[in-house]
Amino acid sequence: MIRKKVTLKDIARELEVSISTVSKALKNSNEISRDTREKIQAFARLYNYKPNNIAISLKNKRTRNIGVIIPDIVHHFFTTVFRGIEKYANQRGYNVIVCVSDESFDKEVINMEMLANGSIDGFIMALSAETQDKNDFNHLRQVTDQGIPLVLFDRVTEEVVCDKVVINDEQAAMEAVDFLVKSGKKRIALFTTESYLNVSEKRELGYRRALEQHRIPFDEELVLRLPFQFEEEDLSRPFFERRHFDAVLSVNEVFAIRGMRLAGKMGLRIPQEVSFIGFTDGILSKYSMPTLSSVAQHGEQMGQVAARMLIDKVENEYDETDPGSYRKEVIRASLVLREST
Amino acid sequence: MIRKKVTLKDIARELEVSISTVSKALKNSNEISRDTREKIQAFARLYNYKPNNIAISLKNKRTRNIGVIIPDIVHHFFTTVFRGIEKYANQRGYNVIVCVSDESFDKEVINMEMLANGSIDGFIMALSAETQDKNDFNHLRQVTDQGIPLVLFDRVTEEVVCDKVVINDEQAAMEAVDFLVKSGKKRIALFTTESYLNVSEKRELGYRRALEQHRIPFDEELVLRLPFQFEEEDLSRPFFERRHFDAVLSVNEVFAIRGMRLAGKMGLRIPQEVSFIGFTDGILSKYSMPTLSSVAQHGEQMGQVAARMLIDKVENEYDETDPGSYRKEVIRASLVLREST
DNA sequence: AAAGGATACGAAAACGGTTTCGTCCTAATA
DNA sequence: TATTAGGACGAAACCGTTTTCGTATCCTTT
Repeated sequence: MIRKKVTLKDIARELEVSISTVSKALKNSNEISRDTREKIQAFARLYNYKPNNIAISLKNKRTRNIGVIIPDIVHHFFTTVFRGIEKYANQRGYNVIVCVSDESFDKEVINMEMLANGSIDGFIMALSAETQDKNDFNHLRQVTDQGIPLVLFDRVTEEVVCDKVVINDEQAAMEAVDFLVKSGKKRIALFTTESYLNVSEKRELGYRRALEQHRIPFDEELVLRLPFQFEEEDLSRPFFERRHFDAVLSVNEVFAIRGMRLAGKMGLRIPQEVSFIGFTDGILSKYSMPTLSSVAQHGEQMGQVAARMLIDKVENEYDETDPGSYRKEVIRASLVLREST
Repeated sequence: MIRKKVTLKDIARELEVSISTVSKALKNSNEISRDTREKIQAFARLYNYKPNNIAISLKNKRTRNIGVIIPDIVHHFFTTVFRGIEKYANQRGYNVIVCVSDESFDKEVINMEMLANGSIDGFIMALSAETQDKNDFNHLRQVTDQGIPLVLFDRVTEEVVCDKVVINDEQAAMEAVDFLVKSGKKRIALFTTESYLNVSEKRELGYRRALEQHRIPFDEELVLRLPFQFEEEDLSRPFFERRHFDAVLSVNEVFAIRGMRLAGKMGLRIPQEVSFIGFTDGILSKYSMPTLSSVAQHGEQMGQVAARMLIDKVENEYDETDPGSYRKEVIRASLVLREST
């Protein structure tokens, strides 16, 4: 049983040299004679010496930790992004501390303040819904003003000067509609969220612009705005029974899946009578019946890019006051075709 | 623009008192006169002084960070557990550092070593598949031998003396089979993993024991052992075409879903001709077509319990050498019935 | 007036490292 | 022989706190 971690001091005492000598020897500094170095290194290996991260952090004022704040962790897209962040960060020798804001402004603020006091070298985050609603970003500015690098992804704001990573939602929605039109669909419905979300809006915009391009008049009747929780029967059935559409674009995965379920129950053939395209190419799309064509957001790539931007900022000098130091990277979404189209 | 964090030293210099005085004043020690205290506190508030976490960690030898190591993050069950951990830990003032082992032994070892050098106060983890395969747990013992508390969840081993949280897999599998038998099914198939997993084994055991209880002979022909990645057609079709079963118990969600897809394609009616029960009540079960009856593992509760056990160990003295200091908590799984049965 | 006790504060060690300067010794050079 | 240059090591400062132990001052007591 090894017990207590051994420190430089322990080694120094045991070998009757000074702490500085031990420190240098372990770094293979040639300031120390070959003999002494070898003796110290052997001893250190034997007792499994590992430097204390906290002490090093204090000295270097760098923790090699990055803080990630996301609205929800049980969420396919966010975890995918997180995987990208974690993989890349790990590769570069960083650890990741995650905090979940739970879509709450207050929790976001508290978490950031906690981590900002030395625990991390930089932040990667997606704004909580409440923060976007309140439009209050002082906590973000507090952090950047201290010189702590910040990268926003997906749910971003123009009100804060920092690096950003987004996907081209609008463009992707246009391409999806385009595809539907080209495969002969005439009346394309849109399933979107009832509550305001940055991303929903951009996708709807893309939907409208694509229609315009194809000179198809926009028809509010074809837009179904749903709450997050709903009874399939109550809400969609009337919509379905009018059956005045032959394709659906959904701003998320779940609405599309539920639409397909209902269509299936009503005996509509997919995709012959009605085809579906969803956003967020998650696990549901792959395993649904029929499988769902979907706009892939490449979350992992997004996470990787965010982590790269952050760590580059952490490790290199840059002029914080110059807006030119900051970039917005756009990840290109792509359409994954499956059985539903 | 506030720039650089202010430290005790800065305040001391500015107010022409000693660092110790500032420290005490901010803790409201009555060793310091009311006047001085108020002056210092006001100044600190004004300049938004926040103590440096790293320095405190170094001094206290406690970080208020806990390390979580899981095999995969894009995985409904693990993220659910993680949410439970994060919520509870946060409540008690702890942050969570996540590392993903990616089912690899080496990554698990590396991550643990990284974090064990002072970055965290304790570990919560689920073993990687490779670690279970190799049956090598020295890295875990290294950690516990250093007096760092460890809690294993879900994928655990009896080879390491520490706290554990598991679900009653065997019992749950028995109940599931029991339910199938009682609803008139005679030939119940088992879909399980090809590679060895602790949980798969326990579920299979429950399956066998339930059959035994009902005096149904175990038939190896009814057991389908699948790799994680497989072609539906290649592997399951022959199995399905023999069509000698009227119910399926699957040790996970995906195998069940894919089984249902195939059954659907082959024109089998679910649940009349064949019914399905999966493990891991995740998002797929809720949205599949038909929806899948499933054994709910209550991951969030599991995470919460694990975090509670860990933090209790971190904060209280206990006799590490006494096996009686460690508990195994069992979370009771429950059967969620849906359309597939 | 001397002793005792609060009161209010500071010095310094400690946590575990890194790093900058000495300093001492030996050997080579002028 | 006196000077210089390295080589090999140690002392000490530093990172930002906490905390113990003085100690100076003043006020009470006897």
